[in-house]
Amino acid sequence: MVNLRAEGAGLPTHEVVYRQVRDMILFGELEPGQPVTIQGLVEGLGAGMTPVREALRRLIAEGALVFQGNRRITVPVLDAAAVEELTLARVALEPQLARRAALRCDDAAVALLTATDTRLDAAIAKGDVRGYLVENHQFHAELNAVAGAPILTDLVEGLWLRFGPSLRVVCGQFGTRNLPDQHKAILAALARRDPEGAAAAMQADVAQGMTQIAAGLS
Amino acid sequence: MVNLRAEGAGLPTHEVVYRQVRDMILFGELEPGQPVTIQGLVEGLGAGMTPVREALRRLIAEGALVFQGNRRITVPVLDAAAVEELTLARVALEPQLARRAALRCDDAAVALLTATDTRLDAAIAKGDVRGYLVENHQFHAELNAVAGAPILTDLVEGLWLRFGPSLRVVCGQFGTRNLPDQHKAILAALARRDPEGAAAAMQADVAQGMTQIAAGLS
DNA sequence: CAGGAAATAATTTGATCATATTCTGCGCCT
DNA sequence: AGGCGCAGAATATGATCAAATTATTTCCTG
Repeated sequence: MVNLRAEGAGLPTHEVVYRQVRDMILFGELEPGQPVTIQGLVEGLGAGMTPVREALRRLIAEGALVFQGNRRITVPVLDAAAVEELTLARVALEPQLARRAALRCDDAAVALLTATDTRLDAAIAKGDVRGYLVENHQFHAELNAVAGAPILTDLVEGLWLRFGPSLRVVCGQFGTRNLPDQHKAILAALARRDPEGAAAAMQADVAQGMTQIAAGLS
Repeated sequence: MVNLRAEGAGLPTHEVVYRQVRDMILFGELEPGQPVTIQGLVEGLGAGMTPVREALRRLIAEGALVFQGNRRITVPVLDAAAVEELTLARVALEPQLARRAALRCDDAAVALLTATDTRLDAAIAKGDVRGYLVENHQFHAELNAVAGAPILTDLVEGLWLRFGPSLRVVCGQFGTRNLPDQHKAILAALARRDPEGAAAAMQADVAQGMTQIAAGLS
């Protein structure tokens, strides 16, 4: 197995494992309902038990994985009620972050976000689902960083972890056509430092994305 | 050292440790800025390293503790910006839960909440700070349970963990006088199944509480 | 000679691992 | 069909290793 330290210079193993599993949840091959075993990760990643255990405990706390009472851990399966809750929370929080980002952003930030959005468009054009997921997440992560609100950003990141696998399933079903992209409107609002415009555009983006997920759960 | 299993029949050790430390954060003697060591808890609770590690990793993920870059874990110290973020998040989420609770509640739920609020009043009258903290948290936890929205409840619980220690400091400074208590208004709205009234009362309760915390941070 | 700063030694703490133990689920036998 | 082992996975422990902080010592400077 590949050396874990290769990509995490100086980071503790449990942190590296956390990021690997997190990426598997957001962009990788972990599907809703799929069981996740500790030993499987120990063997698959070549790490010890303790770091894997800590990473999983953290992901469970964030809602990215669920602890099934008996000693079984799985990727969460969203039902309609869960999607509704997630929509409510995202609509409540993410426009606020967009608002703050508009207040605090500078030209460099707009340029960075524009570049990310360009890569996102390229991924869509190529039909590259994983690329879309990565760049879409990157776009929102960068925007949240501009907002400079660490607690709200943490909360929103947790929400993304919860619907990540389901979003991926939806993209697998529908391809990269018809994907939500209010990013142009968000970028325009940021460029003219318009907080309310950015908030409105973000709300539209969130609503569109969550509608897709709701439509996708059989 | 006392037997950990005494109060946690059948629960895994890491779960028991998690609850103990969580209660120490919400109601106990852990102050903002105070360092929390793994070995200290291992010796203090009589548990092994792995369960303690897992419990701490979980609390860090929830924001109840912060990882200080180097390998140090402390109770978070809130600044004005953090209080502002927490206020925003609470105002966005908790009234929603109150609204749902009003829609779903029955007479038994109202009776349960009324009983808790009565104990809360008794604690205030006695000047019992810890009792106030416990019953106040209990009141909101019961209300959230009635709302039947597990994801939103999780998010809000995490927020409470973040401001718990600071709230306790404020109570220590000002005593139990002048404490926020819109609970009567909330209960009245629940009793008449009035979602908007419950949401408004909850918003007032949250705003009042967070204002106290903001005033208390030196 | 005194004070302070830098370097070093010692102790404390965190991270990881190998291993033992316990519990769950499943197949088998009665 | 129901109870009984058996396999496998999760939980928990203690030991070991590495890093960091703290205390101490030493050397240089005023």
